[in-house]
Amino acid sequence: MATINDVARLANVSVATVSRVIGNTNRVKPETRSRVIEAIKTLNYQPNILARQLRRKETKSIIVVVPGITNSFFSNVLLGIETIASKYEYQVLLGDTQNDQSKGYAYLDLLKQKQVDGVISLTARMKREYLEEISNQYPVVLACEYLEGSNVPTVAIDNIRCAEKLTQHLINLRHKRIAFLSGPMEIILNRDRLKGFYNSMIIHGMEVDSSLVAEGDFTMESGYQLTKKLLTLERPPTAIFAANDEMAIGSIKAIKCIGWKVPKDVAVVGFDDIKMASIFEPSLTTIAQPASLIGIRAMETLLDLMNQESYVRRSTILKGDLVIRESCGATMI
Amino acid sequence: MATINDVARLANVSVATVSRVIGNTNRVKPETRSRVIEAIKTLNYQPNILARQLRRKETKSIIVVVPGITNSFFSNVLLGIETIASKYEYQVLLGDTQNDQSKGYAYLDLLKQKQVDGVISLTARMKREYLEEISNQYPVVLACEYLEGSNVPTVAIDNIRCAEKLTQHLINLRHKRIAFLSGPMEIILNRDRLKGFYNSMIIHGMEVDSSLVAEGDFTMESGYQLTKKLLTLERPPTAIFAANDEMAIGSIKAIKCIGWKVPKDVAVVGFDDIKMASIFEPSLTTIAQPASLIGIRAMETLLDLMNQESYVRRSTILKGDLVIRESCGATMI
DNA sequence: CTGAAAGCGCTAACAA
DNA sequence: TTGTTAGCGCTTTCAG
Repeated sequence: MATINDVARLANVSVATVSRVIGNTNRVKPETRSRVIEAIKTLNYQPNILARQLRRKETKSIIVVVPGITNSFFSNVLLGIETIASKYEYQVLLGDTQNDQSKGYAYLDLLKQKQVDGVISLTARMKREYLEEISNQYPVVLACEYLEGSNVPTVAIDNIRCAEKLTQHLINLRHKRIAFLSGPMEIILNRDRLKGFYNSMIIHGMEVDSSLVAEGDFTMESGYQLTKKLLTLERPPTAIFAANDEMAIGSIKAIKCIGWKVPKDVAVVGFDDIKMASIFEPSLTTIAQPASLIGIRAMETLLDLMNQESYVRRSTILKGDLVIRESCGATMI
Repeated sequence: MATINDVARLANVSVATVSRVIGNTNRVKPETRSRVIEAIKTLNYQPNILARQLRRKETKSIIVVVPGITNSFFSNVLLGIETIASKYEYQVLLGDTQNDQSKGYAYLDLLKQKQVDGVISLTARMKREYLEEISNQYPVVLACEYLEGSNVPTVAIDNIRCAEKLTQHLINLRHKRIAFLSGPMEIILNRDRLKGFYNSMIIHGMEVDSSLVAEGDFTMESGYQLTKKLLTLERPPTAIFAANDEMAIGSIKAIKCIGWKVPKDVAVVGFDDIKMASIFEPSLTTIAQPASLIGIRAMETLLDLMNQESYVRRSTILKGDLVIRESCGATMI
């Protein structure tokens, strides 16, 4: 493997000069420059990035921590991140935690080990103290999920307002008995969605039957099981608000399973607008997050953090859109 | 940021000793060791991995190039890769090309730049010469897709045989007019599936009506459009073999769209067994690739390549399984 | 415009 | 068991 020394020797210049033409930072006489380029070509030279990074003390790369790459929602966020990152010549690494907390810590450690300059985490499911400590020393931004009452820079939608909007929609459709299929209560996103649900109900003077609020784990399977139970109630719900699309689909499956129709017998709405939401039948009424924009804003925030000593911590709240499809029954009217 | 020097000074030892306790390679007197550990703790020291990698000339990390992370099939392959990688303490990076060739090259360049020790590519959609050249100099293994007639180590299923099996299944179900919804012809995987289709048809002395073979691009949309056209034929097909699940789902949507039923009026089968295949209604009969096993074998092969000077190039062919669900009509019988 | 030289933080001979 | 020291390959002053 050719090194910068080999190139220098062949081109009859010093390594400094070679370095200059590589980074075309300083002016080099056109003649020498072409001699160097020639040498680079004949030797098939590629600079060792590791050495450069060590010397420069920056890697020009960031890592995005994702709780599960399967989720198409995240890939759109990623798209937004990459758009901005590539514009500023940052490399984007991907770390999948597969919902395993400990893996998340390992990715954050890359910061300490100087393997990345910053991280964007699409999950906040880590020990609060740890996340905050790291965030005080290194550039970290949270996207989609956030840490309650902390000042870690965050980009997310307003889950409370979105849930209110969605609940409102169901209420407008004359539903009185609305169930809420919750995700894990320790996840703030989920608590926000539940809160929005309550807010809307209360505003309209509607009672929330606590037997209609069931906690699952964001999986299709849990949506299915929970719904099965709800349907055996003496007074089953006429509408179901699932805390995410996966659960909503599981829910619809359960409803179909006992021979009922969606949305005729029970309306169902989800949250996130994953790819399957539009493909599944009936298609899902849900809240679409501006995924790609979230990514863009997150990366911009991270760039700020990385480029200035004074950590200006700022967070961004974006709005989500109500997407009306078949599962809520609005289109039947 | 504390360096190894700071630790050494604080612990009153040489940097070599600190290095020894970090890598706990050489024996260090328990007493000194604990003194060093103490120092590491108080300084909150983390070794600079970049420096280590530069010195050792290895990064202990590999990159997996994926054509699109959204595809759940890939995340299972990834799971297999990570299982083995973590056992051997390799870090796994993820590079998403989003079906953009040029991005693939950029990831391969990480090898030359010494940023990764090896790559597993889940796509072979790159210039053949380039891929082969790289593979001659660095550890590269192809998984799922392969390069025709090349000796780049590969782990994949036998697409031809699987397609034969699937076609056979349709023939057993008494179908005579079977259409083939093809992906892009330049993709070898697709050509293999088509070949398997022809093989089975010919073996059973069945004619392949060339007007029933249509080329799309592996997307749901193309499956939809192509099927729409097929259904307007004077003698529409009674069964459709889609080259992948996405197209199969698009196809079913088109069939439902004109009011026909699947599988009653037209049977449809796909290929890959993506997550949606089991969730969609009707659920899809398809070929399930042993995704996680492919990942495991690929990583094992890569480890071999990385650990021995003599590149023993070996490829592995695994078998895919026919998964019979609703869309083919077999369960109705 | 170019070169000499220091050094990023670490590991691994080699010596003691 | 421990220390000394020479680099890994590059960038970046500082001189010239």
